[in-house]
Amino acid sequence: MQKPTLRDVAQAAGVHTATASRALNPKTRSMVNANTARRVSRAAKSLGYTPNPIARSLKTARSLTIGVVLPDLTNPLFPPIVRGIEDTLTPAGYSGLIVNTDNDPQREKAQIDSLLSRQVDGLIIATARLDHPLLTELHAQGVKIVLVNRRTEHLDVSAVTPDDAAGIRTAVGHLARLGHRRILHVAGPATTSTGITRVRAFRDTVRELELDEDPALVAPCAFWSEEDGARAVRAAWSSGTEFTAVVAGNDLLALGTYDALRGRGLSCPDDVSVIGFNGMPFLDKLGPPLTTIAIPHHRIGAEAARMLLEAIDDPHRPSRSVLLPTSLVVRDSTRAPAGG
Amino acid sequence: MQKPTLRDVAQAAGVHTATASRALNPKTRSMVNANTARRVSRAAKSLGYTPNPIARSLKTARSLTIGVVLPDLTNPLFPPIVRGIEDTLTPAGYSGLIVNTDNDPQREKAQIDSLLSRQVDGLIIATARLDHPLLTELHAQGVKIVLVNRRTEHLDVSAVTPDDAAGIRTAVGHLARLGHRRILHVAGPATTSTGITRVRAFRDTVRELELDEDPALVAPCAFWSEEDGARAVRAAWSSGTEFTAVVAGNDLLALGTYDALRGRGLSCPDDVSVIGFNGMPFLDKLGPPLTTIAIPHHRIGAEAARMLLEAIDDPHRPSRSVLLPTSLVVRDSTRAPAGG
DNA sequence: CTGAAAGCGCTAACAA
DNA sequence: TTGTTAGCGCTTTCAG
Repeated sequence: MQKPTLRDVAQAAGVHTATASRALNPKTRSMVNANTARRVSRAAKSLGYTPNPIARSLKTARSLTIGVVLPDLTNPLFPPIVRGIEDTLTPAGYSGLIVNTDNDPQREKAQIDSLLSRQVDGLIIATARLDHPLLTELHAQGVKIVLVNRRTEHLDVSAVTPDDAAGIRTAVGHLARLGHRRILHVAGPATTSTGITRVRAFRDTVRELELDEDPALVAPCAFWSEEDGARAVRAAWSSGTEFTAVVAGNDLLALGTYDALRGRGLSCPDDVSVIGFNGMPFLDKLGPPLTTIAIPHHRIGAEAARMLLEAIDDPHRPSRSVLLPTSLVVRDSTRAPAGG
Repeated sequence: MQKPTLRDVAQAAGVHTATASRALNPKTRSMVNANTARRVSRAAKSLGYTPNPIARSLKTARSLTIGVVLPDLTNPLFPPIVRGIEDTLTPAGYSGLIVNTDNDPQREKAQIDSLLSRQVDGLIIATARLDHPLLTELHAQGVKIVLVNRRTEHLDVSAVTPDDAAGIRTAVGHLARLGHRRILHVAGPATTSTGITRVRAFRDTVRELELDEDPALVAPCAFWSEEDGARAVRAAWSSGTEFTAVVAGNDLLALGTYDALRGRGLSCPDDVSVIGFNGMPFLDKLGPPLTTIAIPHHRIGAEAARMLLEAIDDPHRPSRSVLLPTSLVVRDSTRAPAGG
């Protein structure tokens, strides 16, 4: 007993396959006599017919599939974003194909090629770097792209990101209000929009609030990782930099900061306050629970998917950049400075 | 400029499409003159030809796609398992389609139907319950299935799980060695194999080690969630149950236990030791860092994918159940009891 | 070893 | 409103 095809349904309903096709497709149902349509639907139901999307795709040159390109699904930032994507794609009849690049440009190229060869209708990309030739190339080829969480330069593609600048302003403001004047920014990679937007906003806010401006109060990292965060903080100390608080470029860097503090026998928040960025899960269970700037993960994913679907529906729609609001979540890792 | 098709390649190489197809497919390349094959390959490369998997799928009735059914990708248990799956699927030319059921049977049915209508070649399922009619039905339909992390009863399907019993034995043994005699098991749902296997192993080990056997020392949960873990521990207290240590059914239940302790002003590990299960990320950053039984997430996913690919290749291969070893990771949440 | 021909299941002109 | 016809890009008999 084979899976029934459209032919079987047509036969059962006593019509031609073309008619059956039209009757079953909501967009063309209106072209068909209501009675016939009903007859076909009934036949389809009774046979347990489900259309074969592969055949449809071959004909329509649409796979109803979109590629989701992540650095690493294992980074807790991404699962909620992916859920936002899926939750938007599924009702629209689309599915997401997830790939991980591990931040390796070669792997990224291979994975995206494989996605493209699978005829994905568009790409949601979370691995964008500011200077990203591959993206330029894809865009030139007419591949539909929406960036999440990061942007790129010199390229007119849609992007959905948290409002990094506002978030950092809030973070620095929170610490300033507590009385901190020497705040270290553990900065993410300058190759990413997230990294540089946040460091710029940090500098701007420090100036605005007339806190201590000192170039040594920015500790750069090459990766968004705990290890690199810890390394950066230790490097700051060894060059004699003093500070009473840390604004980390993201939560992982904040965790690295925790490690560095522990390694030096320092306590958070007694000796140093720490604030993270992103609001990843379980931050409330840390020792101490981490104050952070939370981003709307799910909404970011959902919005990106929505924008991509729109772009697929209407190829001439201009690209758009969306900034989603962040929120300060105060926990126990921030407090007035000891001497304050 | 359209994407080149096999026809274009054949034309460029001066052969028939059939020959080009044979030359390009490793499995049939041997049927073709080595020279012609080379000529075709060269033509393909110079045109930048990539085969259209949709057309191939339509012909071969294989989508090179497998469905991955999770309760919720956002549960930190799953991302590393999914990576294990992807890392095995990708080199084999397969892709995974991930869906989330949120533990809702209706949603599960809808999602699996959608996967099946997309012609997936098999399913990796992480949502199995002991009694699971849908699974029985799918199995009867001949859908290729591998279970991860959980098993089901009365059904001859392959499964890859951690060695739950051994893990629990290790956990209880660790606490016993520290001197604990009244240990509470915060038990996962009895509808899941994981839940009942772990509770059984707990009871067996308590008996073997001649610790306090008391039915009240098992606190059942309806869900694998922090909230329910906290609730179960509070319930144990309110019924007057005393204990100096907790073996949680998984890390999330352990986190719930942390919450309950904090709510009662109790300290871990000073007042109560806690041990988790799974070894999810960032446990080392908790307050206090959580001792746990770590499972080989990545390997579980990889093994499941491998078994599914084997089953697809050879439909008559008998089903197989694999237990993967766990390991005790000692951190700061376990210590000798106060009075001990 | 290679070509001819058919067809996977569906949709989209075009006719009627 | 419905049927006819063709074909998406590929693989696979079957001849030659």
